[in-house]
Amino acid sequence: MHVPEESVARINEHGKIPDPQTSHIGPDENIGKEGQERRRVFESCEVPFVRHKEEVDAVIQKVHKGDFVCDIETFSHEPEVVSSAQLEDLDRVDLACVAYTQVQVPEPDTCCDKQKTLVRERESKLSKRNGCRLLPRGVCDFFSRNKHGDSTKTGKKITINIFTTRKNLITPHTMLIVPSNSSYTYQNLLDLNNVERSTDSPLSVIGHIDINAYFAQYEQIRLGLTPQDPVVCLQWNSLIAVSYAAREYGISRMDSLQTARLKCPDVVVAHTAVFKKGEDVWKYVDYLPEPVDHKVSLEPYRRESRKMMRFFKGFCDSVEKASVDECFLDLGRMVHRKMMELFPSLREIPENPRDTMLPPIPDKLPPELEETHGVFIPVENDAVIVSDWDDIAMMIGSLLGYELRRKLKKEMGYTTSFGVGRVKTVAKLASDFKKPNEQTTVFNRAIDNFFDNFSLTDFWSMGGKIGRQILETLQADPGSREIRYIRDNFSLADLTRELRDPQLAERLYRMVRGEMRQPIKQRTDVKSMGSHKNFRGNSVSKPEDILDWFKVFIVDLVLRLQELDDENDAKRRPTKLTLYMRNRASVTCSRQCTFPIIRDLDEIRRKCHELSLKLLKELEENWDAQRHGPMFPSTHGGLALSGFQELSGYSRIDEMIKSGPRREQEEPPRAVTGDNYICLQCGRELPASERTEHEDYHYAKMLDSTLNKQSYGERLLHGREKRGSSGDAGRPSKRTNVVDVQLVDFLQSQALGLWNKGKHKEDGEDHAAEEDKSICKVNGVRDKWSEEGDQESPQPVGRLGNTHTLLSNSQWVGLGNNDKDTWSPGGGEEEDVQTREENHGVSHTLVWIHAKLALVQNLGSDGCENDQTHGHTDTTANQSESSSEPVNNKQRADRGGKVDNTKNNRGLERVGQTHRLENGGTVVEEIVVTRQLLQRLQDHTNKQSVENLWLTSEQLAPRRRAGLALDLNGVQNDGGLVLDKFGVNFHLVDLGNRPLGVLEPVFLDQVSWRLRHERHTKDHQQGPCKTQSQWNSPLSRVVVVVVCTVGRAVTKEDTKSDHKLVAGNESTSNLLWRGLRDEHRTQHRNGTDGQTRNDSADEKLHPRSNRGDLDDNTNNVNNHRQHDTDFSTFRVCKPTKSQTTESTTDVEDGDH
DNA sequence: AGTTGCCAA
DNA sequence: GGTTGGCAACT
Ligand SMILES: Nc1ccn([C@H]2C[C@H](O)[C@@H](COP(=O)(O)OP(=O)(O)OP(=O)(O)O)O2)c(=O)n1
Repeated sequence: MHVPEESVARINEHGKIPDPQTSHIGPDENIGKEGQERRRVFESCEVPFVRHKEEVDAVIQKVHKGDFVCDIETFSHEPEVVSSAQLEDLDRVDLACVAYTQVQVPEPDTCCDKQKTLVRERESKLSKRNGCRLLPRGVCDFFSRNKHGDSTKTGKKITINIFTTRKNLITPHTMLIVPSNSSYTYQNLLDLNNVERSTDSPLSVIGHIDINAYFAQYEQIRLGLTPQDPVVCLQWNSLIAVSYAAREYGISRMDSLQTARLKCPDVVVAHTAVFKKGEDVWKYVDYLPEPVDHKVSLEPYRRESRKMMRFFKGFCDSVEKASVDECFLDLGRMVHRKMMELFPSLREIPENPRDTMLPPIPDKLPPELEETHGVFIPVENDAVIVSDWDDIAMMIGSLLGYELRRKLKKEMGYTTSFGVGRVKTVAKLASDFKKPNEQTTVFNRAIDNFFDNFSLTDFWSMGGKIGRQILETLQADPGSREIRYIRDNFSLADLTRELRDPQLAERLYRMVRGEMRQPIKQRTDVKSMGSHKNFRGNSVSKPEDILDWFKVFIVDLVLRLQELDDENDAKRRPTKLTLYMRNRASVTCSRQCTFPIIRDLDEIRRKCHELSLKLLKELEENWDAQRHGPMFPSTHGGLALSGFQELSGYSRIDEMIKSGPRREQEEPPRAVTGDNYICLQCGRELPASERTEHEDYHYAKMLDSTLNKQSYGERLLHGREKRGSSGDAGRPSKRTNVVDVQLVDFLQSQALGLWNKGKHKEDGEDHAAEEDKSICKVNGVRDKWSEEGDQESPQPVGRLGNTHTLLSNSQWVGLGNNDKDTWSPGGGEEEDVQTREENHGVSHTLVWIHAKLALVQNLGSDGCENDQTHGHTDTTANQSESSSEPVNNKQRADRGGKVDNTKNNRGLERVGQTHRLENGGTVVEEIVVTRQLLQRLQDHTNKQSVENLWLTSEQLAPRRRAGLALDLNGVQNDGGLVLDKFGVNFHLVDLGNRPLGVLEPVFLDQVSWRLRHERHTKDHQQGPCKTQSQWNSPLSRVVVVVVCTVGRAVTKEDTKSDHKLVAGNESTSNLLWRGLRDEHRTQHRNGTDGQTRNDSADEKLHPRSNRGDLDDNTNNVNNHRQHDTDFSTFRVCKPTKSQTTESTTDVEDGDH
């Protein structure tokens, strides 16, 4: 590369803004050894470092013409030209935007640092005083950033920094109350309380919430890092999400990994989870996966997103999922309720509400409204004026937004941005206005003003061709407050005439006035589900090559269906499959087909397989190679499921037939003949009385087939054995008949032992007290808000009854063999079931559940090679038989693993497959036959005066993989709630068996978990534990233990009579789970010690260990379920900034 | 109903 | 850049 001496852009080794005094890069002969080395690095990283001034100018022009609204005339892009006076000017000049380039000047001694400092000062001043929209600054290897701040590759690359400031964003110090005659009627207010009409009311309040840097933040939480760690989410070689800490270094979306590392060597890089070709699970891997044999899985983010949606739905009655990290909330009802509460006089509704105007607002706002949160857009003269009820409504919306964000932060750890406005478009722009961890409220009278900060193309749906066309047609000058221009100069008729599209014209007309009212679509389930992949080079050069990818796609899709099944009572089934293909010429073709509703997911998998081949064949046959070029080599392939229909049981079968696919394609209908019914699954005709049980049989079979696959450990082990012969790598091997009794016993003993507080002296009342405080705090806030707070969001509820007794019996009974493929009423459990029936006189149905439990075991961080052992349980063996035969270390070793005793000097047996991570930790995963655990638990429960232990699968709210529903009729807590659900927690303990935290499959709060762990380690003079890797210190080895809690599901009684229990919406269920955990903690604290322990098993694993208590940990939440016990990350480098401990970040942080 | 293109995160 | 998802317009 030719390097002219002048015009050199500089980057130092750390990718930060260069120091011209010390780094100069010129032609090879001039730059010396160091320079040459630096150049080598730069070149290998594709970061250009030499630019001519002309090129810089060209860039400026492009930036100018592009998405950025820049007034480059104001000052030169030459940094040294910018004087402080000019910068001062910016304020006065009212620039819509400022762009400047961080381009090096010829003279090596030019001080761009000075300029940098000036700008930084200015920037921070502006951002403090104004609602400044800052784009990430830093070195960027592409031309420019688009409006989202993403790096956009448009041709040549250049080092460029851009920031924008926007005018009219002054946050006022005062809010003026200027009551005037109201423009709104009582009816307008009443409409707010009607979910059908609220969005059309002039008093409407819409919220939009956006998770900051979502994927990156997810990874940050998953990895136990803090918001200060520069975490990025990597997909192949490019970043798809960048945390705000990483943005500080100028890292942006679409940067390459190399660029990111240049900009910040300490960047924490988490690659997305991946499927390895041939395997049937996604996981996070500890290497950099390659596209050639991996497929990305974004399911962790979707799953978390669904969980958040449930959270939002628990908060607000009308929620629209807008994307994986965004949703709209119609706050109408909540606002209405709050208004009634704060302004009781409004409760008196006049006779004719449509014609009666509301009274003027009071002179003085109630105290609750006096404290505001975040930015309020001023109406004029930098003042926020509250003059009518719509402003009050908006203020309440803002308060609600703050409340929601605070709760979400507490429950799930996420920081968010929130926008409040009267319509969706305004709310969306508002939430994007200040980020991260901020919120913006736009009063109706401030909308016009607010829009001045945006371009037309900032509106949703206007970001593409259409937006540009409109601007062109209307001859609006981009960057010249074109929204105002359109609003002021075009009537609806004008727009209709100019745009020649009445629909578009009306949309635009309303949009620029903030009057585009759209309903909140209350759907939160997906309508389609796709699995796609781009193929590089010739990796898919003939039809056969894609077949392996089809397998991956289908596994992906079916797993996702399974997830949805687990999470929802309503089972949705796809009826359409679409195949997408793209060739070298970028021609995409698709082909779709319809298939019948199939209940069994394994059956769906087979069907998709068959159909995908059919579709491929058809696509090939119909491919017009003349027009589109050859179909192969292919550059892209994908499969998508759509046409979802609900499997909602018998009552709706007729509906299903009516609205479903064509009759001849359907599964045989489930006909009810007299007292019999015909099973849809197997076609058998059975007595109606056996229907539910029979359903469960199929349900269990389905679970078995989908859940009880090879474990991660198994795959690793098999992979090791067969290294080199990848023949059937993808197929789960037949389960081996090894029951890991020791593990089960161990888990059991832990479950029992750990509950027992008081055995452990070091952790104790202090933590418990703190825990209590935090709970109180939550309750306090909720109460402050409203009496129905409990229903609105998942919060701890009243105390539960005798749940602790569930854990106090070690006489667990093994289960018989349920893996029969034949059906008989009662199945293998006939005797048990009958016994229970006799005992309690309540009919019940057995649920067969197999589940995966993950065991994580960290065995040191000294970097020594960790040996691998492996074990798994057999789900088919007679449990009582095999459970008497512990699998010892030797046997484990004989099965292909070794036991590293040197690492076990604390007596911790190494169980399962270990897997060495870069940071020295190890991960073990085991399959445990949950059923075995559950059976014992249940058996015991039965003895504890629980009338009916069994819950039908219909009643099982199957949100979790590891779980069994318990129908605990008659067990009531103080609040009269029935407990009937069972779950599994993963408890982390150190080698001394002291509790470190809880990893529960669902509802885990990583933040509090981490904090607690920090506290723990601090107690032990280890200093704060900030990152996952620190879990791996020899002093805080971690074991996952299983304990049991009981939660809520709808019982038969609930469904029949109007039970006290609120019928199972998600939030309630969530809430009860929380409550239950609290209960455990309480009972635990009270020193319950009725447990019998399996001491021998315990001793094997933890000789001399202290039994810790879980006191500290029971309120923790974590939801990353599937393979999340694999904490591995592609960690490029430890963050050096991470000395700071995580502060208890609150949403307040960004508000001032 | 199937297919494509656009828009978005 | 890649991997998703919704939807409207067209066939
Ligand atoms: N082209 C894109 C844009 C986004 N995303 C994913 C990654 C993001 O984390 C998530 C949310 O997108 P946002 O546009 O909301 O961006 P972020 O959440 O990353 O950042 P911000 O804080 O600006 O919202 O969607 C993606 O995969 N590809």
